[in-house]
Amino acid sequence: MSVASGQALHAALLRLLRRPRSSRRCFQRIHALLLTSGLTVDSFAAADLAALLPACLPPPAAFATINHIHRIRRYRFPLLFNSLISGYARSDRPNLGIAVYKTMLADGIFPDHYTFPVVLKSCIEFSGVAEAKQIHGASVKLCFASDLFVQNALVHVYAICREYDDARVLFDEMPLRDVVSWTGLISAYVKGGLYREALQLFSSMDVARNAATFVSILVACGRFGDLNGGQMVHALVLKHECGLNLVAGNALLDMYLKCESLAEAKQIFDELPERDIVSWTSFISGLVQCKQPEQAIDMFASMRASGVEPDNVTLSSVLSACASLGSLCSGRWVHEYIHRNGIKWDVHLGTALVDMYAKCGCLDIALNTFSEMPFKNVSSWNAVIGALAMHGHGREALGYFEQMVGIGMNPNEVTFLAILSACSHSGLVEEGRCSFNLMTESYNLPPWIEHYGCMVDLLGRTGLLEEAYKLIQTMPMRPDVHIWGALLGACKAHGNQDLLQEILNHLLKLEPHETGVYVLLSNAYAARGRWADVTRVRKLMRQKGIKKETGISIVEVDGEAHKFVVGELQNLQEDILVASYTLDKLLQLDDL
DNA sequence: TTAGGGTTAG
Repeated sequence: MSVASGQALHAALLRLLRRPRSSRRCFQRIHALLLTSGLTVDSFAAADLAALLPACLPPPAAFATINHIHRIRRYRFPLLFNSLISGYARSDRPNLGIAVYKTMLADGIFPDHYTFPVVLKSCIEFSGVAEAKQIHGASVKLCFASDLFVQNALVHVYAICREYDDARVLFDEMPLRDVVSWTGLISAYVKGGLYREALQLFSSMDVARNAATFVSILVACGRFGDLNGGQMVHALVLKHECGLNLVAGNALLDMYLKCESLAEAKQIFDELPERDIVSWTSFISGLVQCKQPEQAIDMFASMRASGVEPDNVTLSSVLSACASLGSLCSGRWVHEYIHRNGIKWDVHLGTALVDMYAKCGCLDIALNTFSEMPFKNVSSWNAVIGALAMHGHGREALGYFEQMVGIGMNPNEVTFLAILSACSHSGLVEEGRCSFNLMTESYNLPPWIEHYGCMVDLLGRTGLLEEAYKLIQTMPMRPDVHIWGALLGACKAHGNQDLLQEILNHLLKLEPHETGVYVLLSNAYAARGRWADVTRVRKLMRQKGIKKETGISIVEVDGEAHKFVVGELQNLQEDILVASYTLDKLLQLDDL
């Protein structure tokens, strides 16, 4: 075979292997060609192919292929194994990367300085710190511990596994650090939620930052809602010579959205030189988080119109938009789209479906969807418990909680919000008290202000006003307008005038710019017929330029959504065909 | 060969 035809064949094989659904039979033919063509003589061409094997072959076949090439060519060096490990580290089965590493050692092939970074990447994705420590030991034994790439990978893996002290010692003792050393540690801090540490490291960098560094720190700013910090990093990015690549542009976009700065996000989005599925999905999910579900659906339609098809991540956010709108027909459309287009199922998508069906009134379908989920995480359990809570099935919600604990799934703070809300909606006072205590006593979860809010609501609804007031006085944080509002509502319902006056005094001491305070005050005065005070509060609001945001409820009936303005049902009922509009948007583009 | 972007529950 000539060199030219060999190269052409190599290119053709790579193209075939890169196809997402290369069949096994197809691969066998490729493999036969590969061996007979002599291409495996070129070890780098073979290494390229080895890295692609995990994506298209089951592990035994991939492994057999490498062994076959090794036997035929009598290789005794680790190049092909490194490639295979790297392929697995990037696949959804990174544990196989570690298996390849172990087999390689057992076969008497020594790892080199390329092996350690790739096998450590497999540890990050799969097995954790115990395996990483063993690999660290092996790297020292084989004299690769002073290699910069190996050190960078070790610092990163220890920090990702939350072994921050070990990571920091290794980092501090490095004789030479490059931008990857710094960014590797910063990104691990960000993933672990150590925002301050990440920021501190970012400011003390003594090498030039690059796009990856900016991306990691932008993620941190977004996650912590630090708009000022994000804007400062934005300015640094603009000053930096590397320019704005797609990943950095997307990170900026997402930062602005997470900080709920829609105008700046829109500007970034408009100015992006190109947009990929991440740009669109960031925008869609950002709009949902900013409580703009209708705009999110519009954006989804624009995305499809531009020729970008959604994946499982996009559709999770779209389902969340449908849930916020209460739009069952749109949610069903997404469900069918997933089936029709063979979208990859994952726990996010399943959880979003459970939530969507529950919020659109279909509790039975939500429960069925949940039971059919092959893998459930704590969020999935929270979604199903929340579903039962919002439908008033308190006892069943508690039953699911027991099941969850029974299988060894640890509840988190959100689980207890769902449980307390279930107890509140079903009047289960004693169960609520027990759950509230369980949080701290058994799970070491200090209650958030929202948990106190649920408890005040639960106690207040059943007339236990004094107990609710005492609980507020024991709170470790300052009670906000929602806490006082919950007690105020209970006082009005149970006619306790003395406590009501006391609450009004507390409300007046709260943050003067808090809109809710004025609304509560005004409503409370109105309920007591003190119209002069009502006028005084309203005037004060006008003077301060405070405008009450209108609460809205959407209820879908026979595919038509009706929007209600909260608290003013008789006067301001508006029928807006939100769901039909939404569905039309989706259907228009269905045949694209 | 090592570091970087979007997802669910509240």
